[in-house]
Amino acid sequence: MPELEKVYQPQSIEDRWYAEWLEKGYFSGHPNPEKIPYTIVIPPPNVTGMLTMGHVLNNTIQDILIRKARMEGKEACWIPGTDHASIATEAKVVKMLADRGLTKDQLSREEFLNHAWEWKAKYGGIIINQLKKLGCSCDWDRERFTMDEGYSRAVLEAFVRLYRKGLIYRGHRLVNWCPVSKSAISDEEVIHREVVGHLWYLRYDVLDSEESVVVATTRPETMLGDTAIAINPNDDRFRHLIGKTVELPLVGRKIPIIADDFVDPEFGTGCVKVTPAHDPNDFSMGETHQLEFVQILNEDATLNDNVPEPYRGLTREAAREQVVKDLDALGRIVKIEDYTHKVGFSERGQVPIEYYFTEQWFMKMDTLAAPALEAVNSGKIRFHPEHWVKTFNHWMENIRDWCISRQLWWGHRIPVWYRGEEIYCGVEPPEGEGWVQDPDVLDTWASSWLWPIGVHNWPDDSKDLTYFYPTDALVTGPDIIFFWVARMIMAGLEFRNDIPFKDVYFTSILRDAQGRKFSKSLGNSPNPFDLFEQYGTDAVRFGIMLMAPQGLDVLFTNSRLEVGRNFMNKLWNASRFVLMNLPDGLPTDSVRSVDSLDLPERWILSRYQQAIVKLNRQLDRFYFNEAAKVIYEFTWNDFCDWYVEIAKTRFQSPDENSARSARVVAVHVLRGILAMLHPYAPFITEELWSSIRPENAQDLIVSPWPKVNPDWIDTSAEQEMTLVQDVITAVRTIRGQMNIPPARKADLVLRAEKTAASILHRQEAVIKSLGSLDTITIDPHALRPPQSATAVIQGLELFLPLEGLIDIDLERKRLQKRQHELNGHLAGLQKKLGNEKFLERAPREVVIREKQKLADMTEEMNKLTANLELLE
RNA sequence: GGGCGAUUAGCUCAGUUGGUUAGAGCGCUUGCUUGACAUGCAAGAGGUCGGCGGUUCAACUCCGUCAUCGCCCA
Repeated sequence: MPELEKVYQPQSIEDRWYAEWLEKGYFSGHPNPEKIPYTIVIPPPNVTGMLTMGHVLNNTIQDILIRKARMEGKEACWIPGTDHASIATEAKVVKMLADRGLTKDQLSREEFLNHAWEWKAKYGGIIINQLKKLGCSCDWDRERFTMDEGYSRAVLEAFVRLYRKGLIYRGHRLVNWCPVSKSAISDEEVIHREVVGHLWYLRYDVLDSEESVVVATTRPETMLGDTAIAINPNDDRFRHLIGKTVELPLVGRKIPIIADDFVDPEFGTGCVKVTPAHDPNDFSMGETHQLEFVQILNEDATLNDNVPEPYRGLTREAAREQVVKDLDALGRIVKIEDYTHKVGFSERGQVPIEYYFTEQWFMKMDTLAAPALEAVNSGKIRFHPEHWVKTFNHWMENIRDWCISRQLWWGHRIPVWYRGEEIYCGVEPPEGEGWVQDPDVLDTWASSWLWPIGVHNWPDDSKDLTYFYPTDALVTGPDIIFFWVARMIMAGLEFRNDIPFKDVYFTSILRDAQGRKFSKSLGNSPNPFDLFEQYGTDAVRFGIMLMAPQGLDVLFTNSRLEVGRNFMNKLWNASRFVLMNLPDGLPTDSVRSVDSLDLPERWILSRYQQAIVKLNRQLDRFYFNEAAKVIYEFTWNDFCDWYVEIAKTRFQSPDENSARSARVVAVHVLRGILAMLHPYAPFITEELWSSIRPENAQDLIVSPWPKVNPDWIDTSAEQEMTLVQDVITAVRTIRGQMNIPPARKADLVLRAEKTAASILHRQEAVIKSLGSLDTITIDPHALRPPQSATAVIQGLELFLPLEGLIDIDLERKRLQKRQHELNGHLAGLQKKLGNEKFLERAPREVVIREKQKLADMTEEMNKLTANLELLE
């Protein structure tokens, strides 16, 4: 057998295996009626994006699901692609142009788009290649981009259908406006943040009166657009002012004092300024009271010509400063208070949004939402963790119409044309002269909501669409539950009359050690490629899966990946060791019947079966961290710490039979470990598999998922083995506490009854080897040798003669500690069993178990006490 | 203001339908060049399961309430 390196070197194998898998076409899915399809569509990363740890987490999970399905013999197909990310990409292109000294205004739409496509061609493939480095087994032949021709047609088709159904309409509304991208954005793209600001109290004179009113505002500059002062109609302090007029300082406009229930008398002074064109609440007041709407902002939130000359062209921040200064000079500022309040920020632009009165396209949501709600609440679509259903429901039940037009160029242009009063909506441009297309593009989510069907060029009724839709699982972050998940469900039901996926897994959010979200601006996100290099890709994948609990955030630190790296190295070395002990090459026979095997072999095979059962269960319920722990614990604790150690005695043994069966079993279990781990750690497992796979076996990626063999589950073997392990551990504990050098072999005397004695007798060689023992004496009537350390294990007594080595004080303390522990438990048990009601009402097996426990512990206590007395 | 989630060992987390002597990894202590692995081996210490109340023979587990932290929505 070729020898493996002493330490696992990931870099040397990862690219090689990935290339090989690609070349052999393992990733491709093809409609195959003989097989059950298993499909995932990737949450398309932004085409501008770079791989983050969030992507690593998310895509590793998808790769685990798809690789397992492939090994289970399903027709696995994971469809990858990228999203055009209208706002983000356009911003990057604008920036690139700026670096070349160009502005968007200097270019025609067509010229700009040429630059954008050029940009996409240059940088758009980066994240795709990064996903390949991660090991993702996507069907790359099916890679899609949301602005591909076929996909674009699907987007426009969906628009046209909804428009014809009356679910898409155009209207004048006060919308959320991002001054950076100079576009409308949806409610979901506004993030409310607490801001420490001020409350300015401004005093206005009431005309034809000696009185004045004081209003409080967080945005004094908007007074330039005020068209009323409002008070609550029930506010006795101001009731007499209703109907009077106030002259707006700086502007000179005369504005009315109106009464509206909306005004909260408790806020500020109880009088509020009303700016109908720039505030949603004021907007509705403006409509009810038929106020004048004075728009004072340009698209970039600088002040326009509707304000007095000195303020024109100022930014809103500069205007605020100037207005405050000027009002102060006029003695109009009563006071300024510190004030913390929530301000809406543009998600992309990271600046406060404005409310802006414009004409936009909207999608009517209520009729689309109803079936989506039903699909989730009936359980047709399951969320993991389930509690996200409530968040989903809350949003869906209060859903508002969706502003889908964006004042951008990069994206799907709205398929509507105008000619005078005529409007035409269609996928293809209208016939005839003089038509002008709507300049806006669609919200990116209004294209990606079609992803599960758009990737198959819907509305074409292709074989792929029929075979691969609905998909099986969607893996995504909870932050886009509204943006994307909810809308995909609506789109799937509307256009395909079927759910887009059956299970939705919401990943953890990654945070740094201080609990802060990873973000570009904080600069606290690790670069995945540094981590791949430092630890190996498999270790990063496995490590992050191990630390990501279902439903909770992850506190990520690089050092937590060491577990992954150490585990990969452990597996590597265990395999190396097994291979080193196959002098005649791989065993040609396999495990057929377990009956003829010795205890350790029956035990490890039984544990192996249990591991498969547990692993399947955890994966089926989407507990990826628990599933990782199952593999980790079985491999490290059962296989390496115990079985491999036992196998050492076998491999050296002159008993050829036992050596052969140990080889067969070790190889069998190791192959199983590689298969179970493959979805998590594809590279190292494939590499090791290539050394240890059965003759004529295929590559691991397409080898069968381990099957549970119930006949191999052997609970009595597990019990017997526990006894052997307990004895060994007890010996080691004593040796450790008494500081017996490892080189010094000890003797062991066991006072054991027949059953236990015969089990232990048969495992003498194992106990000797793992306990570093010279001789073992097993006898039901064994006498305690003088100067022995003692232990009581499952009712049998264990003596380790330690003449000259025993520290009586230490030994006494050790036994007393156990005595103390037992006392506590015994008291509890006696109390419980002394309770009549417990005896009456508890199930009989519980009572029996507790009684047995009491008997066992009493026995242990007696033996312990006797040994303690002899200890002199 | 409404909703969701969390609170178990120094840290990060398990604990499935109530019955276990409450577990794991990391960290810590002690001892190890045991012929796969020091990215390792063996052993050990460490927790009144956030507080209070309730249901029950029995509560880490179910119910109520309070507290602290985090997220979402308004």
